[in-house]
Amino acid sequence: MPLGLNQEELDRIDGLVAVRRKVKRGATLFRNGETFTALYAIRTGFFKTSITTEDGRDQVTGFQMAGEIIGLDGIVNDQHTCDAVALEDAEVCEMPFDRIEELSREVNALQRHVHKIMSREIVREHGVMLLLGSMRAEERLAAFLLNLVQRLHARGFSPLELVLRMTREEIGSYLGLKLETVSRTFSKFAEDGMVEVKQRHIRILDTEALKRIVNLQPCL
Amino acid sequence: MPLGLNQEELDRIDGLVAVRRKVKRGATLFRNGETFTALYAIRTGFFKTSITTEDGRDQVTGFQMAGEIIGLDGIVNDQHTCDAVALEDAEVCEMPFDRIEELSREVNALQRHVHKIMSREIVREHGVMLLLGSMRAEERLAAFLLNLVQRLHARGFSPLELVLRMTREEIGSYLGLKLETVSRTFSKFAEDGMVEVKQRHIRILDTEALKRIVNLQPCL
DNA sequence: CGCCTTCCTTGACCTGGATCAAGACCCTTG
DNA sequence: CAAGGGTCTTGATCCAGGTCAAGGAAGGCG
Repeated sequence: MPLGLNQEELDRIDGLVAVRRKVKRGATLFRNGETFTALYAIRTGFFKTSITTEDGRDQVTGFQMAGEIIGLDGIVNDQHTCDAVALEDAEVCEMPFDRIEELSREVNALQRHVHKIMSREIVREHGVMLLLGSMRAEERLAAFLLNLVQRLHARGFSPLELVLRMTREEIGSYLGLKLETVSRTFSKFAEDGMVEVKQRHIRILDTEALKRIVNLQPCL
Repeated sequence: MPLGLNQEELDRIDGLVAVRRKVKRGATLFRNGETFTALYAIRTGFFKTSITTEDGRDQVTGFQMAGEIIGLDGIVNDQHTCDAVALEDAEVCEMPFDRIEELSREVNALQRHVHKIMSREIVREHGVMLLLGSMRAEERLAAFLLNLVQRLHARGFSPLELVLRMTREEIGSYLGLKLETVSRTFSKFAEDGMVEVKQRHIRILDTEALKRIVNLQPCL
C-alpha cells in the first residue's frame, strides 16, 4: 500500500489480512445479498462487478485488477449489492471490515487511506456516468481502452498492448452498448489503423488518435 | 443524524459543524478544482452536482436534498472534482473533514456513519449506471420520479406531489437524455393518465403504473 | 483428434431518441 | 403593465445504435 508508516504500523496492517483466498476463473468472490464482512484486495487476477435486477437486466459496474479493492458496496447495509466474478484465476486478501475500522482508529494513515479509496470509487463512477450519459459508442470504447492500458501500464505492463479478460458482451454491458456495437467499433478502429484486434488481443497503434476521439465534441 | 450516542458524543458531533452557510439559488457551494476542506450537510434547499469536461460536455451526477451530504468526491485528491450548485436558496452545515476524521477515531458510531454514507453513495451510483446503461427513456424518467417522491416522502412531504427544482435540461443531463425527450416523456405519462404535469408541478396519479414501467423488461 | 460450445464478426434492416425548428408559457424587471 | 428572456412543448425529420440472422474462429473436453 502507500505512505509513511513505521514498522509497527506496517506490521499491524499486515495483520489485517485474515485469509488469502484463491478464486477460479468464473467463480464468484461474493454475490448480491450475501452478508458483508470484509473488503478484498486483489493480489492477482481480474474481476468484474455487476448488478442484476429482478427482471434479469444486468449491468457491469466495473472491472478490477491487481491492487484494487472490492466490496465497498456492502458497507451501507452489511450486505453485498453486487456480484464479483473472477474473469481469470485470481488471488485476493480478505480483510475483515471490523478490523479495518478498529485499526484505522489507531493508524491515521490507514483511516485516510480507506477514505481515499472510497472517494476514488465515487469519482470513478462519476466518470462512468459521464461516459454513459453523454458519449457516443466510439468515444466510449476509446475511453475504455485508454483507461485499461493506463491502469495496466501503472502495473508495469506495456502501454500499447493488452489482453482483454472480458467478453464483448461484458464490455458492452459496462459501456451501455450491445455486443455487436462493441465488435463493430473495434473493427472500425482497426480499419482506421488505430488498433490491431485479434480476438481479445489488442495492440494500440495510435494512442493520440484514441485520445482525440474521446475529446471530440460532436461539431463545435 | 442517527444511532445510540450518549450526550457527550452528541455534543462533540455538534461541535463538528464549523459554520452554517447560506447559498443563494444559482450560487455554487464548491466548484471543480477548489481545494477540498469540508463536507457539507444540507439543512434546507436543493442542490445539483455536475462534472464538466474540457470540451464543454456536462453531466449532472446527482440531486441532493435536506439531510444529504455533499463533497465526498473531494477526499481522494484534496480537491473537488465536481460543481455543487444550489437549485433553490439553501443552507448547509460545513464540517471540516480533518475534524471529522479526528472525531471519528474516537466515536465509533461516527466512523461507521461516515463509512456508510460513502458506501451508500457508491451504491446509488451503481443504480444510476444501471439506469444509464440499460434503461429506455420512459423507464429512466419513471425511475427518476419514483426516487424523488420516495426521498421527499421520507422527509414528510406528500408521496404523490412534488415540485421539480431543476429544469428539463438538468433532468435530461442526469438521465442521459435530451431535454426534448424529457418533455415528451412527461407528456406521454400525462396522456396515459399516470401523472399530471404543470410545468414543474408534478402530481402522481398512478404510482403502480410508474413502477411497472421501471420493471418492464422489453419483451420477455 | 475432432466435436461442441462459446465467443466474435458482419450484414440487412428498424427504431428510439436526437436534432432542428417554431411557438407558447411564465416570471422577472423596468 | 408591458417587454423580454428563460423555459417548456410539440412537430418533422434523421441517424446511431439496436435487433435479427447467419456464419466463422478458437479453446476446452471426451
